[in-house]
Order: sequence, then structure tokens, then C-alpha cells
Amino acid sequence: MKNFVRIPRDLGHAIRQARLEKNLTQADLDTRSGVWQEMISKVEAGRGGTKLDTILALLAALELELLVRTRSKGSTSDIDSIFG
Amino acid sequence: MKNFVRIPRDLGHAIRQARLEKNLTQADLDTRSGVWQEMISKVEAGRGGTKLDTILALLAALELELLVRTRSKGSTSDIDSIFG
DNA sequence: TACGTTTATGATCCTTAGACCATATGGAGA
DNA sequence: TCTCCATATGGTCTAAGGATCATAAACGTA
Repeated sequence: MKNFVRIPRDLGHAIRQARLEKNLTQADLDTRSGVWQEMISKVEAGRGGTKLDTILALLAALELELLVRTRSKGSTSDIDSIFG
Repeated sequence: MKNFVRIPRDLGHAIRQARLEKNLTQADLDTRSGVWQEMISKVEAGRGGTKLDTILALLAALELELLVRTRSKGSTSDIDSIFG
């Protein structure tokens, strides 16, 4: 599993995907991440500006890791058209 | 450039590193990301729980990309991920 | 060392994330 | 259809993020 994150929703998708792959309910994830079920629902749907800490807690609980790296030349993004 | 992000400070480091490589001041980044210089200072230092949106704006402006993926079993230490 | 630039702090005000409880909605199965 | 379980919504309250301005501290360098 490897996904790019450009907008919050991307993260939400990755999180939901990983959670389902592990057969966990949002309540389960709540328990092991310390993030409330209601919050998880929001995050997965990409609703609201979640804090980094919350995201990291969820990723850790799902055994997902986050990476930053220089954008590969091929990848497109709106910023290209603005500052390219 | 490729760094793992486990705690907010990891992101801060990556951001500062990328900014300096591009010879940008925090004020420059402010201009092109829309994120205030004061906020950038905080983020780079890993102080405070920044919102995902703020982070994504900075990464986009620095041409960095964020990825989520399942944690590799040979999970490296922080040191490894930074200097590996 | 004094100046100019860059980065860090501090204060205020407004907005919102997050803790928390309750409930509504949605889906799968008996 | 009626239950169960899962997920989404909604409200309250508090702590904190973020916009913004001003300034202090740090760093280079002439």
C-alpha cells in the first residue's frame, strides 16, 4: 500500500483502507489510537482540518508510515502551474 | 530527499531542510504558501499541533510530496530514516 | 561592533479541533 | 420488517490554532 497525499481526503482514504484491511471498526481504532470514533469518521471523510498529531496517532495505530520526499518530476500538482 | 514522519518535528526538519535547499527565507515561503512566517517558525521547530492543511500548503510550496504506506517490517530507526 | 536580514516570541482576537455524550442514519442479516 | 452493529451528525465546552502586528533575539558580514 502506497498513496500520495495532496489533500486531507487522500489521507482519509488511506486510513479507511488500512482500517478495513485490518478488519477494525472505527470504535476499535478509537480504542487503540486514542482518537474518538467521531473524529475518525471525520478524518476518513476528509471533513475538517485535522491536526497533525491526530493523524499521526491514527497512522501509528494502523501501522502506516508517513514519508516526505522531494516531488518526482513526473508528478503533477496545482502548485506547478502556479510557481512552475 | 526522503524522510519518515513519526512526530511533528520530523516534518519540521524536512520542511526546513527543503526550504534551505531552495534558498528561501521563511518570509519567502510565507509568500508562496500563504502560511505566516510565525507559523512556519513554529512548524519547523515542531512546536504546537499544526493542522494538516497548513502542512500540506507548505509541502506543496516546497515541492515536497507526502506519502502514506504500510510500515515496512524492517522498520528503521529515526536516525536511519534521516541519514539512510 | 554596528547594521541589515532572518528567525523566534509575545499578545490579542476569532475560529475551530477535540473531548464527550446522545442520537440519527445505514447496512446486513434473522 | 425489526434488530444489531457500524458510521455519521449534532451540540456543548474548553484548549489551542491561526491571522495579524510588533518586537526581540540571533546570525552574517562589512
